[in-house]
Amino acid sequence: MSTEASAHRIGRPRVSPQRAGDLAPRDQVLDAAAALFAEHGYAGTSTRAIAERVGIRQASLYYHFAGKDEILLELLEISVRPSLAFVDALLAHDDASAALHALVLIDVHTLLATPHNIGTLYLAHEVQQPRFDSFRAHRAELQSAYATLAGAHGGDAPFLGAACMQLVEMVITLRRDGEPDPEVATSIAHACLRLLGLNDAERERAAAAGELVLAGLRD
Amino acid sequence: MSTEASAHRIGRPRVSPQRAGDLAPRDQVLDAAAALFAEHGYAGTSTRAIAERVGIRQASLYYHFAGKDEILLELLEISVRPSLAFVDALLAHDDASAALHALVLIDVHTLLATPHNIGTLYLAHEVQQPRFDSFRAHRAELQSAYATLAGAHGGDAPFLGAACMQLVEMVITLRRDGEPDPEVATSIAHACLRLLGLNDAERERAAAAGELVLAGLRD
DNA sequence: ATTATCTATAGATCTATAGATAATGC
DNA sequence: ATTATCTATAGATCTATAGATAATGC
Repeated sequence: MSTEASAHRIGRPRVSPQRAGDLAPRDQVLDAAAALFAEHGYAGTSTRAIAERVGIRQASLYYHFAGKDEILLELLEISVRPSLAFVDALLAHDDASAALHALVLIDVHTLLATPHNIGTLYLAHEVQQPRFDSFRAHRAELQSAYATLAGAHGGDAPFLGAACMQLVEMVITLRRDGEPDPEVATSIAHACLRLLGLNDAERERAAAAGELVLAGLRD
Repeated sequence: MSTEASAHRIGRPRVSPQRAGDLAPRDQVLDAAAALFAEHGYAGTSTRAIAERVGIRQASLYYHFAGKDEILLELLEISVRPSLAFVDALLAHDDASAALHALVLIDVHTLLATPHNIGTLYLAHEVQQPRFDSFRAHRAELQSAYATLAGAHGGDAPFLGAACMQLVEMVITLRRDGEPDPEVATSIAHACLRLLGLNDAERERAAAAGELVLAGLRD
């Protein structure tokens, strides 16, 4: 989603000319769609509205995507990919609460970094359709990682995992309603550890260890 | 939403005849809309689909509601009303953690009791429109009650309140994905108290007191 | 007369396809 | 020749209104 278009463009020029330094056309579509989907929802956004925001004609979208649903699917995949990339390494880690702390930080940062708060789309009803099975499978993987890490010290693992994930997704709402405090990631991570029953000292230790895990993964 | 229609009906008969003992026509519309909105979202549900489910013609909806948005608005109001009815009494209570426990139980039960999991609509993008200001104002009232009760023992009240509310709304997802365990309400309430930093003994006490508060309010 | 439906339809969408066209690349 | 756009449009919606009609109530 960050490829730049080359300065000299081939193909018929647009009605409203592109500026230099813009994203590649396909990424312009994704970006426009993300903004509109996040604001009005999937069903509430027309292909015409997306095209207008990009500065092309409605029909031109279909050169880049087979249909409106392809656009949503790609946006959804983009938004889980970063967290999933770290999951296997975190599950292999032997300090579960540190790993959970790290996962929460990664996930919150991903959701905060996502263009136009794409995370809101997780909640879209359309995502329940079989069309988006692959995305839901990825989310289920993430959810299962949360459950494994959250349940490592006892307790109802699925419940605790779901609760942590739910707390992480609080940033979606926070971001929708305003600019979230930058330290919200650590607040949420601490809240999760508290939920698992860790006391002050244990939380401090897990948080410090989690930061280290994170630093180690970022090589 | 529970008024029954009288056995002898006036007005032109429907194409597909009503059965006796059905809800009043207006409530049939609300029920059908709730089911469809919850499954396909607001924008993803046509007035025709609602009418079909009720067993009337599309145009006949407009005898009962001025427009599609009126239907959503009414459903949203129905879904917050029960919790709000208790808020003032709970805020007046002097034991904040007991009151929070009670509020969580009420709220979870309301969300579980709601027909067709209307709670999913809170997340609909359309709700952000000014058209639904009154509903959002009611939600904000609830949110502020959570913040007051959650912050009573110190800590970042708005954050803790939002976190508790977020945990409560976990039941919306749980209910969408399956039949939630009936004891999920107490699990969530305990999770909230844990989040506030209460230890095992304090939580037990608050939970017991919360149940009493609840019983007192149900007169 | 009142009520709750019906039929019919206007007018505004909306998605996707077909085929033309204006650039660059070779 | 290839690429990325364009114009034009088919066909399927969708919401809401106008006005007719078939019941009951008085």
